[in-house]
Amino acid sequence: MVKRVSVKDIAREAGVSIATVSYVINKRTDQVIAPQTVKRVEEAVARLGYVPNLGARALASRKTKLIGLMIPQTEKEQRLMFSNSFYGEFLSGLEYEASKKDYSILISGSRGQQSYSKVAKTRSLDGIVVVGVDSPGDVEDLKKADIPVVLVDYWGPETGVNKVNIEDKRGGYLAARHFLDMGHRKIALATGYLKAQGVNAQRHDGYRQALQEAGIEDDPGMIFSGTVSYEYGLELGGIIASMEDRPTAVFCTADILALGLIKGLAKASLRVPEDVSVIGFDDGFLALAASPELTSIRQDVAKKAEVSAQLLIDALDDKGIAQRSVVLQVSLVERGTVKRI
Amino acid sequence: MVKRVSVKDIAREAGVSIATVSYVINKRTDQVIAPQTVKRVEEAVARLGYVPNLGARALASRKTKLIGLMIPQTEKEQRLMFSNSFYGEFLSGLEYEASKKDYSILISGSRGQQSYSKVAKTRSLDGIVVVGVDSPGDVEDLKKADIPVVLVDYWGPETGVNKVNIEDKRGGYLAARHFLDMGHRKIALATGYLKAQGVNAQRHDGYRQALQEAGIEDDPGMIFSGTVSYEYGLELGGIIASMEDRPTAVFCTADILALGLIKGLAKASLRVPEDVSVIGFDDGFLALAASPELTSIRQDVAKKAEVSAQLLIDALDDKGIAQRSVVLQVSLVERGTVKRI
DNA sequence: TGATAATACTTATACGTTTAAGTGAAAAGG
DNA sequence: CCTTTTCACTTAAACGTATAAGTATTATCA
Repeated sequence: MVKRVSVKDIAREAGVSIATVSYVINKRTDQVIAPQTVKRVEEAVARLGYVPNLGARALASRKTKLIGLMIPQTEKEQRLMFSNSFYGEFLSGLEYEASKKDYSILISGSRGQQSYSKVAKTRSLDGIVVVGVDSPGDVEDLKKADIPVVLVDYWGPETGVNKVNIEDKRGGYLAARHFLDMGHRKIALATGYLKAQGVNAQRHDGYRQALQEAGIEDDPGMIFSGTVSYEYGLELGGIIASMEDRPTAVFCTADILALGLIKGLAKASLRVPEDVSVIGFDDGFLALAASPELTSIRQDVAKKAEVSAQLLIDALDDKGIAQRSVVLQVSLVERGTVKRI
Repeated sequence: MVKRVSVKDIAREAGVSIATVSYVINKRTDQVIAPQTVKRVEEAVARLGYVPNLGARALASRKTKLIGLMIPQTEKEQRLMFSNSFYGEFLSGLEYEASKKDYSILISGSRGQQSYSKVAKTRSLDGIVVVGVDSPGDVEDLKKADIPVVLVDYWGPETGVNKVNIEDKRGGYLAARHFLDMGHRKIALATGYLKAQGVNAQRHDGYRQALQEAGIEDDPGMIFSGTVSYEYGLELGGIIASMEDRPTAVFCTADILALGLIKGLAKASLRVPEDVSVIGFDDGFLALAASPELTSIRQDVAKKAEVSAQLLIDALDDKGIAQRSVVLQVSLVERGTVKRI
């Protein structure tokens, strides 16, 4: 291991004290340092190739410039988490925005017992963003530990916490409404698990509201809930194809589900949109990759990530800031998977 | 901010010195501590809710239990990096494997001037994995800085560095060979940029070798090189469709390129595989999502990530270990996008 | 029984940084 | 000319942990 060069070395090289070095490095405006001293220090830094040790800085200043990204998943889903391109896109946007302000992202799969607040403490994270909170208890835990946090895709009632959401309910409403406008009456819902405070429950609510407004009664036989995966969509395609009283339209709460569904239907010789109409959710590149191209509810994942980073960093910079809640818009993008009947 | 509880607090609570606390917490077998003392300390830890501060531990022990994942991208591609599900899957696998040994993953987009070794030093990373090295200079930089590293998807000649690759060349060979076996003679290549030490150059080599063995001479007009993206594939579809002497088969060095290509061809009313045969690379879920399902060269991304983590962690645990180079197998998975002619 | 070894700790220093408080010299003010 | 400011630093403590070296007590052995 090559010897690290520290402030001490710079101090010796420049002939000043380590405090002066620290002041120069941090460009502290409240300290006055002679220009030639600044120059001497800067030259020493360049000559020795000094880079500050953020770990040590964190110890002294209690700021690590580290943001944790927590994505609660079951052990089984764990390995797949970032395969879902939504998470990848979110992470990418988060890293991009955070790095502008010199923050780095630490990934944590929240394995087993590791509570968010525990990870945050051990790693001395400045703040964390949690996408898709598991249980409200976790939120309490976080608030109690007094860790700056932004909750993404969580619809719990808690106040005093930053939240970033999209109009999930409206998305569900728009999808169902579109089907209705196109003459459909038997409209199924394919979704991930309907956790009480989760996005799927909201989308489900919107869907149901539209149906109710159209005088259609609830039909539990039209609700299919499982994992948000291509495989589950595929499975559902088979199931729906073999129903005696088959829906003419299916609203999928994720594009990836829709892709699987379309494939599953195709395997059972049902064509989209001729036999079954489909609407997805997310409108990522998957929607374009599908054939025919997928009609979908668009959300701006990059924006979601950007806003999440900003809310968190604002909270870190200025501790007194009010906790905010941002809800981003969604819209229906019409493509080729819905047929008028 | 709630006051942190430190070893000092535990020491006071348990009535021992901080050294003893440290020994108990780290379960050091070379130190002998009375069972009842261990118990007292452990109870104090539980009572006060102590969690170790890894940052401070890092300062003292010079081990952060942090692994950096660096993915060199241009500024423009930056925001998209994890949208490519390959990276997401890799990250996911890496985190999964690393977390088993209590390592966390820090994401770094390697923005601009930040050299790998600089990031590694500032964040005191124990080691880093770089996927798709930019320039050989970076490798030198890393070796000079003496930072444990594993290079993924890099075919440079350097020794003394851990490397993880797949049989890229063989993949290219298999694809072209399959086309040839199916009677094709005009076989195009759609690929990312052909960086000298990159995977695409290897795949290109394999492709060329197969053609040469079949007595087909090099035709630069059959090589299309751009970004690895759906959009570029789409664009290529249009270009290829309008060629006067159109290829009957296209080998795409990524599934996502193939999806775009298929869509682009479809827009020009060319069908796959009737008019043009296509083979992809990766064989992720995209290959299944395509219709018809994509014939593709399969690589095991999760395995790649797992092996990368293991090589790195082995190197960290046991500094004397020889640097290894692992090459994982690929195989051709036949589906529906290649037609015999 | 005295020397040696094993046990069960504690003391003290180090890791690399930040920062409040202190210091001496020069400049400004009366 | 003496006092007060301002300037340009330096000293020293602190952050939370690990660990080499030291110390007292008890057990072992010849």
